[in-house]
Amino acid sequence: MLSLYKLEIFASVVQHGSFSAAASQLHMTQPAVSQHIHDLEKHVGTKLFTRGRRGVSLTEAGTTLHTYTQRILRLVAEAEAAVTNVENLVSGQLMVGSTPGVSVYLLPDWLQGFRKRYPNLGVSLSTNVTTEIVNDVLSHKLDLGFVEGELEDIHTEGLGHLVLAPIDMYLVVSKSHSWHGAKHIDIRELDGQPFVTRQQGSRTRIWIDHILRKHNVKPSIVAEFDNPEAIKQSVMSNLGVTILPEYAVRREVEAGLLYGLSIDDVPLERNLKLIWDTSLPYTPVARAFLQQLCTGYPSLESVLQG
Amino acid sequence: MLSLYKLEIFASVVQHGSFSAAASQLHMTQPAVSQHIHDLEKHVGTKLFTRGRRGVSLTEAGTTLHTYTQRILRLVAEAEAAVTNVENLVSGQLMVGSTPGVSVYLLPDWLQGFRKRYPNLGVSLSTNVTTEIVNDVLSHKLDLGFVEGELEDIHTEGLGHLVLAPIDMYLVVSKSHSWHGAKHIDIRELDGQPFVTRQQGSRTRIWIDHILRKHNVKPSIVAEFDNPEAIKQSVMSNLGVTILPEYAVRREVEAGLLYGLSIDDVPLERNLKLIWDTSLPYTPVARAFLQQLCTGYPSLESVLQG
DNA sequence: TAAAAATACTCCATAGGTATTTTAT
DNA sequence: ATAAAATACCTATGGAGTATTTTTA
Repeated sequence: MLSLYKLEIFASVVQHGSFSAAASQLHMTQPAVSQHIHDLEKHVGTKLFTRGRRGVSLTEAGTTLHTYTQRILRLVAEAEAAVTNVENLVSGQLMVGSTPGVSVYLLPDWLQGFRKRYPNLGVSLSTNVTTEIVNDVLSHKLDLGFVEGELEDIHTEGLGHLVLAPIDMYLVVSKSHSWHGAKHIDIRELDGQPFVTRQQGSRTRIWIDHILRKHNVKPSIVAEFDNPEAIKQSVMSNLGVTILPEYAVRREVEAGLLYGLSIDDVPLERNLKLIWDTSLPYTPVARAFLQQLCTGYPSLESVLQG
Repeated sequence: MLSLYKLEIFASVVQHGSFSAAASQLHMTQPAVSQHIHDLEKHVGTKLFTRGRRGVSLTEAGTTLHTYTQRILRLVAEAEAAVTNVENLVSGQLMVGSTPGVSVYLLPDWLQGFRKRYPNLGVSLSTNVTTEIVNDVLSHKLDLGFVEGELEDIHTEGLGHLVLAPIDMYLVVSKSHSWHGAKHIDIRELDGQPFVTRQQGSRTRIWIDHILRKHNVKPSIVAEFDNPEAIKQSVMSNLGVTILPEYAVRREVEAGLLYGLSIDDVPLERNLKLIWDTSLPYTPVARAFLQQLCTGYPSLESVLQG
């Protein structure tokens, strides 16, 4: 008989255009995928793929089956969403991903709250740059993603996104820095300043570079890190200044270890965004997680209808 | 993961209102069904049935899942129908059922033609009275049914039917009977005649009884059989007369062993009908079979669209 | 209390892995 | 020539069976 499992494998092969690529996404071996596709082809008496030098491509019958497969899998996901009672689940996993700042300063709390309410369910958090989070959401490695990055220039086909809250960014300096005590500075003062920032590839880095270039300001990059915690440490050690979100430095600012100021006429604001794959409804577990987040981010209510 | 197999078992339990009944329909044991339903309930974290003294009944969640299940299974069947190439199938089974006359005189030829064209596919034919054929079609034990019986007073919910051809019925007597040579007789002459016919429960018997009662004619029933072949033998041995379809006695009439005549002002006509379950599309194999029948019964073309 | 579902266990078929060969450009 | 898919074979998990107990009206 036809099975949903085989259809999911089929869909993955179509998505990746290759048995091996699908296999690795599905955490199985290429022969296993071959076997399943072979079973499907035998079942319908037709080749679904034409095998080529670099992967495979759909035949006509394969294309037909693929559109049906998407409808079927979507309907199944909808049925599960309609009927699942997350409170009673004895197993299940919430898989979320987020960018480094969000992973460290926001998600741990959220996930703890979720685990407290649903102690039988596991949670998994993976930290990565925005583009990778987007990829992982679209390939179903993640149920949900939380990013600070701008999405405008990224592959947005099939990607849903919702602004949860604005993120206030500050220019951050150590307590011994000469700017300590100032409410704001002119952006030109950044020119030549020792600056600590994120690595290339990070959306935060791209965002900062964009602002600096726009104002013709060139700080001297003295260090690049892949996470804001390391940046904070460097700034506290007087390696240089940086720009970080308020929530990342709140504790240190309150303790007087760091100092935040704004830049004249340069709004430093980004957005915390939820992202998901629109081709499938939220999994019941993901929906339960979002339901809990609703109290803190009421804008979520709009996407939790239907 | 949710599986189509489990959903089919779920659907069967709903249909029969009992685990054991579903088990026997599915040719498996009750514990196996219990296991699958239990898996489903664990998967969605909700009870799907309330267990009672006489079988089970759906909970609210169960009802929701059931409507989804029907849509899902229908979509899957549609996908298979759209994509399956019956010529290349290396396995598969056509399951048809029909009433005794059709089983003996029509289906063997049809099935032989089908097997010739699709040698890899198996065929199975089960003979039964019209009401049982209808039941078996509706519970998916049969892909298709072929009956001579009238369906008007039978459970017709979800049952599709199509008249393939009229069936001409004759009054049949042996070559030594006094009516031999007559073109037709008055129906009143049947009164008191030794008559051989089908058993109670057969639609043919009901049909004949209805005609006789309408004309206030009471032949003397000297034998009842469950198949027309036995009736023929009895008539040839001068046990009595009978009414049989033309195709059942064609050979014997040509050989001069039997003689057929009509009854004044009493049309003896029934209909050969195809019946199927409208809740699912034809299986690819059933569709291929009907496609072959099309040459002999052009009315089939109308149901083979879409 | 009797019919139906749940449980306990045993066994086998199928899905997946590793190692290797074949195919296609 | 080489990346990718197919094949061969082995192992282990899960589904199905039998026998039995528990539940429910």
